[in-house]
Amino acid sequence: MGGQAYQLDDYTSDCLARLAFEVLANRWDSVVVFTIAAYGPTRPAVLLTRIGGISPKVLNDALRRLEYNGLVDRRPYQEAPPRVDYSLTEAGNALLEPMRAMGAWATRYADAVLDAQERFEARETSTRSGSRSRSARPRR
Amino acid sequence: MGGQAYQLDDYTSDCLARLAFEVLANRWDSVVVFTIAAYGPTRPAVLLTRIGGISPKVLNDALRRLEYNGLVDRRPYQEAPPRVDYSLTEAGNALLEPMRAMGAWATRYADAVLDAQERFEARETSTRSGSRSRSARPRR
DNA sequence: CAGTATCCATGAGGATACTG
DNA sequence: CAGTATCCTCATGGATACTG
Repeated sequence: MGGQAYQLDDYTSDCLARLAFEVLANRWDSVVVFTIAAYGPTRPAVLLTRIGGISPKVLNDALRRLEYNGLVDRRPYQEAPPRVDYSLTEAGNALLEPMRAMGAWATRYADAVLDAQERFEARETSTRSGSRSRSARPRR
Repeated sequence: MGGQAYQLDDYTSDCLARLAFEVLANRWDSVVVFTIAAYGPTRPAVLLTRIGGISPKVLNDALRRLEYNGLVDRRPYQEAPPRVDYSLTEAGNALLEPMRAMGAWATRYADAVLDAQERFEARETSTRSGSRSRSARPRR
């Protein structure tokens, strides 16, 4: 069933936001979008070096998802050796502002998040107030 | 390794945004945050009915992650029967605006996303321009 | 009621090797 | 160079049943 249908009315109307989070939910998606935004139409090999720490296969997976969701356009040149580049669609471009808003939040609250994580870990070892036993440790 | 450390400088500075996406990356996280935001401190049983389509275990997982990431506060009452409620932290509240921006994007571009997905599926069956063979079908 | 314990299916991330 | 093919690991989502 390649790509489950989005249930746009599953939740409160506000939660249409979930669609936005889904199209960027995966590990590298937002990074790829930001990188293409920063440099314009870009070839995979260039993305590979500019991003760093991502394998060709995983980058390709990400590009395929982004293309599937209509955030990037794939443009193949009929040449040899093979040449392709990826650019942002209108939808992809429009997503940049909200993404930057998320980035601003992260800049402001990154420490709070890290602190909360440490406090959570700390609480976890010691006895827990309320209830809850010892094995409720989310990985992220 | 409960919760891998966030590498805040892994990417370009903009990509601090990834932290924001990570704390909401999972299936129900954004829905839970919006629901708590809409109704104030809320008990799990109430979230269960208000959200709908989520199991107690999965809701609990989500709440645990959100707590871990410092987006919600857990407040246990020492009573019988057990009673707990969850509220948004300052960081959680601050995230609402960016989330609404994402929601606005989704409202505007949901159709574009769906169209792109259909076109992708269509292209997939027919022969593909450029290169790429037949088994590159991302699920989302 | 809040939360845990299992068990299962699936899909993403990752490493490697290989085509056209 | 772009992309696919394998193969592995592990986190999530989900269903069910069970405690305090």
